[in-house]
Amino acid sequence: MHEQIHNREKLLLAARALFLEQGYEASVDAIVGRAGVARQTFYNHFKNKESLFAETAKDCFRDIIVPLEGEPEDLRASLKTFAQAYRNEALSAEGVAAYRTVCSQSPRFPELVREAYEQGFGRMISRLAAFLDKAMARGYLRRVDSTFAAELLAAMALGQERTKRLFGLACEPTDEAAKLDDVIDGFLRMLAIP
Amino acid sequence: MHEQIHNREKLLLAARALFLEQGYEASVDAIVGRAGVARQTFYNHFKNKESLFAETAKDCFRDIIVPLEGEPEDLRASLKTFAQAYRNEALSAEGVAAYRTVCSQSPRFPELVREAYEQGFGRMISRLAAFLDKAMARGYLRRVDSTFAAELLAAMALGQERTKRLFGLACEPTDEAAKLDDVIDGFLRMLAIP
DNA sequence: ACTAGACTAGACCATCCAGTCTAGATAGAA
DNA sequence: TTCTATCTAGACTGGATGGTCTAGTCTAGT
Repeated sequence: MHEQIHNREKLLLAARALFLEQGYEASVDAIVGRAGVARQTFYNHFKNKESLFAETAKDCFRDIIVPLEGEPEDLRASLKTFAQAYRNEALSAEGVAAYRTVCSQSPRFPELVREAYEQGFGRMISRLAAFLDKAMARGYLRRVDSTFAAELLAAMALGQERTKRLFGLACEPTDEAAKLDDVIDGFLRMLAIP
Repeated sequence: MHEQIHNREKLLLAARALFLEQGYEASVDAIVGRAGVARQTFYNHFKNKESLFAETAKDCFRDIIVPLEGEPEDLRASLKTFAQAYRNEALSAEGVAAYRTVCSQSPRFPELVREAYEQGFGRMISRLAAFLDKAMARGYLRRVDSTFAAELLAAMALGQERTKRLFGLACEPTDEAAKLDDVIDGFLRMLAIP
């Protein structure tokens, strides 16, 4: 009775870990083994491997929660907080693995992957764009397409670091603070009122 | 005598197409089928599937040839040419597929993937950084870490478009020219002499 | 005590796959 | 012609995998 949902949780947790580690190739045996659960129990809770993966993937991307609470009074500070949080999320071992696993399955599960992107990253971009829109409305920034600006800031915040991690490059954590300052600075200068 | 290298070429070509389409999961049977060659012929030319993949992957990343020939007199034009060429390369169907396939195999072939990155993308960044260094030396740009600046420009040139393509998002080709101008403009403003 | 539902362990099946092996065809070099 | 090297077609092995099935256990509610 209570056991079922507990096992379901255990399966989702194990699947998440293994999918992130090994990709979709992680075998059902490995997953149930890690969950400490019988094979049949797995097929008791999920239709098949695909549906488990779908649920796991949605989980992974659901919660890119990035703070942008304040009003755009101190634009620089707000953007820096945002960029830092986004970096922490996207460059974490989990974030990188999720990116790799999900994007590698996009040919197999097109709709699922697209949805995951929009629910996770897309929503974050929307919030950031809305924030930038407010800032533009108040005359803090030059008027440009706010979604374009938001996507550009996100790209600048990561630079090539996600790619390097995706490809297994050793990323020495150089004085990140200074670089982030540079990036925010550049972004603001880019969108400064002429 | 001549046949052998011809078959080798055919195998490499077929492998490249299938690996880009289906990832490393593409079966040897499918590859030899597409190459129109017997199974044994494959094992005649390559030790195993891994070594074929290694060669294919190296091929895919060898030639990110991006023009940066000129002297940094007209900085804006040079950078724009660069950015445009890089976009064409990295956002092409092939470029995106190669990125997906190779990065998805980075846990399995760490050294191979790292090498591919460095030989391809890394070299491009080095050249761009050298170019920026020259520009800084002549007083066209503020002095900053040139590699950092090069990586940032590359990131800005793509924005989120590679990610969107990796995740199967429909990318409407908005007025790309204007955006590229904006990006180069922003980059230059970022590094303008104070 | 009995029933029902979820559990476990493990056999089982069909499929696929990488890699080996055999047997015979083809073609150039001697 | 004969030898050698490469080719083809296809059988075969050993192993992994997704999914099903069986038989029996455990527990909660009646």
